[in-house]
Amino acid sequence: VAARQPLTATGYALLGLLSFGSELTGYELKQWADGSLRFFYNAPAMSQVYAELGRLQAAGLVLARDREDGARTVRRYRLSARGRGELRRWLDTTPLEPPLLKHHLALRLFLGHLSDPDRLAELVAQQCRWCDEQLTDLRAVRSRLDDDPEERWGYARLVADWGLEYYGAERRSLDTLGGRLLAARADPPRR
Amino acid sequence: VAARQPLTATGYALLGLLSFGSELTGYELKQWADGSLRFFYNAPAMSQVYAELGRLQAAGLVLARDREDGARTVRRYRLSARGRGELRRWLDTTPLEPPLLKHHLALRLFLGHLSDPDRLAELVAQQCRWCDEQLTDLRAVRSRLDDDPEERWGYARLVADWGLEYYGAERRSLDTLGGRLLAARADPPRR
DNA sequence: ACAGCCATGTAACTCGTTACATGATTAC
DNA sequence: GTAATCATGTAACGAGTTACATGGCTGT
Repeated sequence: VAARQPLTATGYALLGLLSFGSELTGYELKQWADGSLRFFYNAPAMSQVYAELGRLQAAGLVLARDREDGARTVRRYRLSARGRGELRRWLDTTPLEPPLLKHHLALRLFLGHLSDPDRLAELVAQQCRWCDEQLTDLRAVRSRLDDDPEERWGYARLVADWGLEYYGAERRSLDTLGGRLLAARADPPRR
Repeated sequence: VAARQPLTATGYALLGLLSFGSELTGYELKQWADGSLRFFYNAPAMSQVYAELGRLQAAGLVLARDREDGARTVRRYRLSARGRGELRRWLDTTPLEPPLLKHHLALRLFLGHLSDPDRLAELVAQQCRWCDEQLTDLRAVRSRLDDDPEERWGYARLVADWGLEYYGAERRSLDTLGGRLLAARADPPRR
């Protein structure tokens, strides 16, 4: 894997996951990403995790260790001292980017004049179900964080609570939306 | 520009902007995107607008007309009948994707154990300013929509109101966050 | 005259994805 | 034995970006 310097935000995100202290395989790192990152920052595909790990290793930001496990060799990565330093430097000096949002439901509502109101209502209902799933998963994450009262999870708790607020607000907006769509159906629904 | 079939969501978004009836230049289309799309769906770069217009034209979904304007020729695009049909087909049949979010502030808070609490507070403050800007701009959009009571802006109003709720909720979350960060500073702030 | 906006693109590149390929281990 | 999960990658592609290049028009 070619070294890419400087790293992307996704690269730093993975490096950051390793900063919690565990020595992880690429596979496990992907699972961690799916259980935390995914709620606020698109989790990378499996193949990208391996690609980033290759880059991080080439840059000396992570250390790899191969362990024999029966007939196969499993490679685990841990954060290096340089990696920790580079991560701190990035957090301290890189300007904050605004959030990137692609809200497909909003796009479809924006083009609502081309759709059947029933279709729009169904899309809102779908989004509600998706949103409820996120909330369920996030509550599970949150309670697991409470079971383990270690200090290093302090900021993870903060972000989990933020996420609960975020998806809760999203959910309420959808209810408002559903109501207004229903009210609009009373008026002449021309297409 | 090579034809790409099927189009991406961004392509349909631009096609959708043309469905409001105006005949626009690439430049104007970009301005419309910056004034509407941008609040809920990342607005494409100028160069991509031209690329998409080329693809849309190649697929017969928009019609181009060149008009002489002094020494230069200005090309305007409008939605074709096929384009309108294709847009409807897409809206009716394509499954809704979940929203894509890359919330850089949340990522930095998640890695808060590697930062100085003052730095985190500053980042939250920055995000507050950005959020207030969005709200100001969106309120301006919303009041312009009210000045023009044409029916075709009905769904645009709906989405603008949704956006005001969305960014309003984001803003309130940031206040909560700021408060919790301050409270944490009372406790031992080790790094 | 000069800045700033209007207008149209091309080229190079990057990020990230899906699809493919392979094989070991574990649970039923 | 077979399905699911663990584990590690490669290859091809796609969507979108920044940087570059060009030039007319407009206001001061």
